[in-house]
Amino acid sequence: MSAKPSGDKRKKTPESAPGAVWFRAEKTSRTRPQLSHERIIATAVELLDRDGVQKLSMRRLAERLGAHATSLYWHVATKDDVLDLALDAVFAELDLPDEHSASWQGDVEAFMTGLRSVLLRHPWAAALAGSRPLLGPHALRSSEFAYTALATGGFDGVHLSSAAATITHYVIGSASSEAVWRKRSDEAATRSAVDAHLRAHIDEYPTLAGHFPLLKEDDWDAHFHRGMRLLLTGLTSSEARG
Amino acid sequence: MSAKPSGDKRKKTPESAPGAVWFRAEKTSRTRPQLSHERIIATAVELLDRDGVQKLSMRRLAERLGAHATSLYWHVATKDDVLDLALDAVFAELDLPDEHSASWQGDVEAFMTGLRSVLLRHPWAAALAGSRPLLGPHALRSSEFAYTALATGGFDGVHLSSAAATITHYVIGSASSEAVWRKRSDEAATRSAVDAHLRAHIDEYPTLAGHFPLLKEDDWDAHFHRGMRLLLTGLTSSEARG
DNA sequence: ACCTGAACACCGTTCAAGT
DNA sequence: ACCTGAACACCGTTCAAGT
Repeated sequence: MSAKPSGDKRKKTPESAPGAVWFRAEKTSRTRPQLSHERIIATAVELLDRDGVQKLSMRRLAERLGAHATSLYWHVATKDDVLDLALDAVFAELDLPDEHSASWQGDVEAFMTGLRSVLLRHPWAAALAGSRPLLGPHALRSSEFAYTALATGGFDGVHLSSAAATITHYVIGSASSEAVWRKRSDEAATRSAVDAHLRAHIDEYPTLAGHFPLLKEDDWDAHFHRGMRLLLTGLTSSEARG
Repeated sequence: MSAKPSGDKRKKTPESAPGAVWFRAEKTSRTRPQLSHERIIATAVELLDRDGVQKLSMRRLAERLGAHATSLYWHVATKDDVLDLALDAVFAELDLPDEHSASWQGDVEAFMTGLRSVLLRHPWAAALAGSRPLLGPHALRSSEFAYTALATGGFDGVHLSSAAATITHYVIGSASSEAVWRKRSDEAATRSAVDAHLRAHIDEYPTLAGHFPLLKEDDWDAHFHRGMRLLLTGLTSSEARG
């Protein structure tokens, strides 16, 4: 199959004919805008949102940009760079207040729910975030917010970084899990198949059978909030602090 | 480059010569054992441990097994199947007690530290575990253990599954993060580069600068344990339960 | 400075054919 | 029942060459 409908080789209107100046783009051939860092990243995010991380290739990305795959390598070093940049672009969408609120717990909660929602907006992002260091400028900026909130809560030194890592791991882990489940169209079918399997082997899974989580789609939010409350309880208990 | 030293086409000792029976393999050509589910998985884990997930291909896996890539498809449907099976093989290494101890918190701790250590034994495993449903028999068996411990602690219904998900996300997230940092040979150099960057932009990162975590390799264990204690504190607080 | 073209060394997977 | 061989439609990346 694979009908290639592009072609793009028609020369119907000769560009060197008299009078053609008026219909020609102004200075250089602006039919396709030039490649740039930002355009590459924006398009990568767009393709990742549409087709997922497995389907993203340098060739597809370049095609979408009206360029050749090899041209991308003037702007980025590797495909991994593209993924890192796309991921940081997701963190850039995280909208955190400039000022911190009166309650540090409220700020922690704002960080967690905010991060979760941008990660869910781009279902490929959480898994990526969980598997590479988050060192982009926007990721660091979001870390700064979490660190400040926790520092206000009395955390310091190694306890501060442990607490920050813990809440971040929770958000990324739960978003990744939610994204991977929701991605599959047959979530409900898979869940009831697993549930049936567990009940059929109830001697091996006496507790798990009957507790396998989440069959309805509205449950995800509450599921996340329960875990978050658990963490906030732990954070608020004074023993945990430095 | 790529010197192919195999060849394997020499017929130095003619297999049909008189007396050759004694030197020939017994019944069928047993130079390479037959392909099997277990052999495929064991070899996949071996290659993943050695070269990482990025380098694993059906062709390399097959070569290592003395077979052709296409032969694998009689035993598994896709490469993803191989990864799922390899991941569950890691969960199979998790050695949990048959009986539960007197303290449910102790059991939760055993689950968390045990899972962490098998995941770190196979540095590719945590990232994988964070990005796909854990439905293999050995993963389910480990979930059963965690569920039972938490049920003993008073969790039930949706609170039980939320608590289980929370501790699992934490273990997988922190193991994944630790694995990815340790994998790179230049961890220390990267860390101090980040640290320098943060200090150079201290107006943007006033709290984060100076708190960027973990420069020494022994710190990982303590880092993990602090987060775990935080979770246990949250779990022990009665408000969190059903 | 930015992009193309050709090339290299790979991929996952299907399917008819062999034993 | 199990494996091979040929083939399809792809990959990431390098590098000399063009403008």
